[in-house]
Amino acid sequence: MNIKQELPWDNPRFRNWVAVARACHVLERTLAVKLAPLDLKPAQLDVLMNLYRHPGMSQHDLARKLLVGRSNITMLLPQLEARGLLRRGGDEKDKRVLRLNLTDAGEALLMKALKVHMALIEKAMSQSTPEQCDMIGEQMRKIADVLKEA
Amino acid sequence: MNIKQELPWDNPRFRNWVAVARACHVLERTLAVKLAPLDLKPAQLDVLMNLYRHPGMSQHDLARKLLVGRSNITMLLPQLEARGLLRRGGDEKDKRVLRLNLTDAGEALLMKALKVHMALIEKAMSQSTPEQCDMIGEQMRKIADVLKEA
DNA sequence: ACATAATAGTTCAAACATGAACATTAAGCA
DNA sequence: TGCTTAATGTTCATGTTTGAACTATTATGT
Repeated sequence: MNIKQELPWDNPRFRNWVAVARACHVLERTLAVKLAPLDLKPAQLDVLMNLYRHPGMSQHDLARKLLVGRSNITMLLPQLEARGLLRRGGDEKDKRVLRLNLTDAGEALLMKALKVHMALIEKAMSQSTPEQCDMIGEQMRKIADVLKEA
Repeated sequence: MNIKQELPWDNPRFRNWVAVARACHVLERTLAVKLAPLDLKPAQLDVLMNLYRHPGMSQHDLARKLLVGRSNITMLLPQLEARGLLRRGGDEKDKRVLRLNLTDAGEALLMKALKVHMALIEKAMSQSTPEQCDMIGEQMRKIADVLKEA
């Protein structure tokens, strides 16, 4: 029996997922380059985006949204706070948590960064019809759900 | 005029791409956990996979395949070489390049790791029909191509 | 042939992410 | 109440990734 017949590269699911991973990687790297003029890293943009959508969230919530450890957030925020892009305020009910909010400057920078991000994604996804695009998003959400239960 | 109407979150392409990025992130993290018993990181698995498919490739070629800097490869390989998973041999025609090849032990470990990787991808992609799966792969390859020209 | 360019790989310092151990505060329960 | 457990955020040591400068080798052009 020939072991090569069972190699992953012969499996469409494998090859197609590799393509997904590559596309993600390329887009992430490209985004990093395009964000450089704003002195912003992709990870920092993720923070700003989440704070915009969920004002007052805690660092713990933010870490879970970003799929990173809490200590990562602790290391990430002081830079952004020092630049005046966000505020960390204590919660009165629970003295453990810090409530996070964008400042006006943070929101302004976010809007500029979103233009860059959006342009990149438009360029990438313009390859697909709206139906294909929605289908891709739907499948990917299923994948994330299925794996989080693992 | 209401600026919120132009927010990326209202744009299907944006929301769907975010789902792609999240799925990638989750799968990568899960893979790292599942590979831990083999004492292998996802980045190391990528190296082994590429050496298996392209025996004798140079470090430069490998770096380009992995979308990573050359110095990263330099830092990555000695660990794998010390574990006897691969060999680095000088090229006779060009004394600058090092030809990379898997050892038998490297190939054996790769096969074990591929089982883990494959199982994870099967689980993720089993959400989609074969047609959907192929379509996703096709779109993603287009995206990678389009962005590499940028 | 010779000078100049480009290429392959390495080194190094800085940035970044990670997980375990820790302090503080809150919640559950006897 | 008082004791135990859990949750939030920080610190720190470790390992990883990156890009710029460097060495050695090859290619190119005159």
